Amino acid sequence: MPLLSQRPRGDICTEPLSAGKSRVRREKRQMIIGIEDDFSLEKMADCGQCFRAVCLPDGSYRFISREKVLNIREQVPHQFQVSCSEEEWDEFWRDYFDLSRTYKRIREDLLLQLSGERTTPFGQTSRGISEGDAATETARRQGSIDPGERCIQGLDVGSDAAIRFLTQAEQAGRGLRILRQDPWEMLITFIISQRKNIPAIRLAVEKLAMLYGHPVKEMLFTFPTPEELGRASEADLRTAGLGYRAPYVKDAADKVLSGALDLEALGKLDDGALFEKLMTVKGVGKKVANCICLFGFGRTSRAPVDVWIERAITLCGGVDPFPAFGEYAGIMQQYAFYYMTHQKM
DNA sequence: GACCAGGTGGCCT
DNA sequence: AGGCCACATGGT
Repeated sequence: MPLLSQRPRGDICTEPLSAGKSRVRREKRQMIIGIEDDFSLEKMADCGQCFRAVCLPDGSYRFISREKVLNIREQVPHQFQVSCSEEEWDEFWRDYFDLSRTYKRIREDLLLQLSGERTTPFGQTSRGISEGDAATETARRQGSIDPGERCIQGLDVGSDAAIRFLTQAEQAGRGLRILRQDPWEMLITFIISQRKNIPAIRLAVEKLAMLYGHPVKEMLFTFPTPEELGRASEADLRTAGLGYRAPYVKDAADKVLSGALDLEALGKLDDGALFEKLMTVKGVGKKVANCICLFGFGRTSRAPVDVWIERAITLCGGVDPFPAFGEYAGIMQQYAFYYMTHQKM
């Protein structure tokens, strides 16, 4: 039996009503938080962006980040019982769940883009042009884009097949949010993720926490800090089951501990510079760097392409549709990833 | 017991 | 610049 006896599950309804901030109903320990926006605990815990969230036997979900643990359960639609103080919710978990963004509105924008009714293009407000825009541009110049495609505001969403697929993906993924996770944990976790399926990633991360993290509760350990992980030799990491990734993880820890990779400072870089800096770590290629940008630094313009998204692109007619969503490419990608991995397409 | 998994580095043209 | 291939280990 693997270390993880609990897997995300459940059937929680999360139909969004109106956009807005969450409200606090009660004080102290067992608070109730009202959240009107997209917020599916089941999907967020089981969408492949965080690997330590679990559904407990009582139907509540447990999230761990840095030194903090949260138990959260949806009592009635949009009403969530949480195990933390109001202060901790406001100072930590609200940001973790990216509640300053309104996903309901973002989805409306995505659908407008899909239907061709959007009046202003994505991706012009912040952090410049994304990597994939250039690729789409290149494809256009080379004439490799299907002539039957739709072209919206100069940004190619793709063929009718792409529009159909993405519309279904948006429906399937509704309720997801891009979690604001710890950059260091994302760096190590996504280095480990290569050539592993999601259950195997969960197991590997949980093993690292148990071996090198410290306890927050009984039988529950933090993800190891750079200092803690730095105490492990490459051989130790191999023994921990990391296989050929052990030297990659070692290199990442070395770079962070030496200051060669200052994760705090990285947060101030623009998307492109951040991406390039992450790529300097051994074992961090294009896909992993984009995952760290998206899940560790909240860079929603980054849309990682893995084997699942590769298949999605094939279904869309062979042209990567995600860069056309500009600032929200990563959110559309996450819907597509969820759709692909839960439909077994 | 195959075959695959949220890929990447190194080596080859 | 682009096409192969090995790579450790666990899931299905």
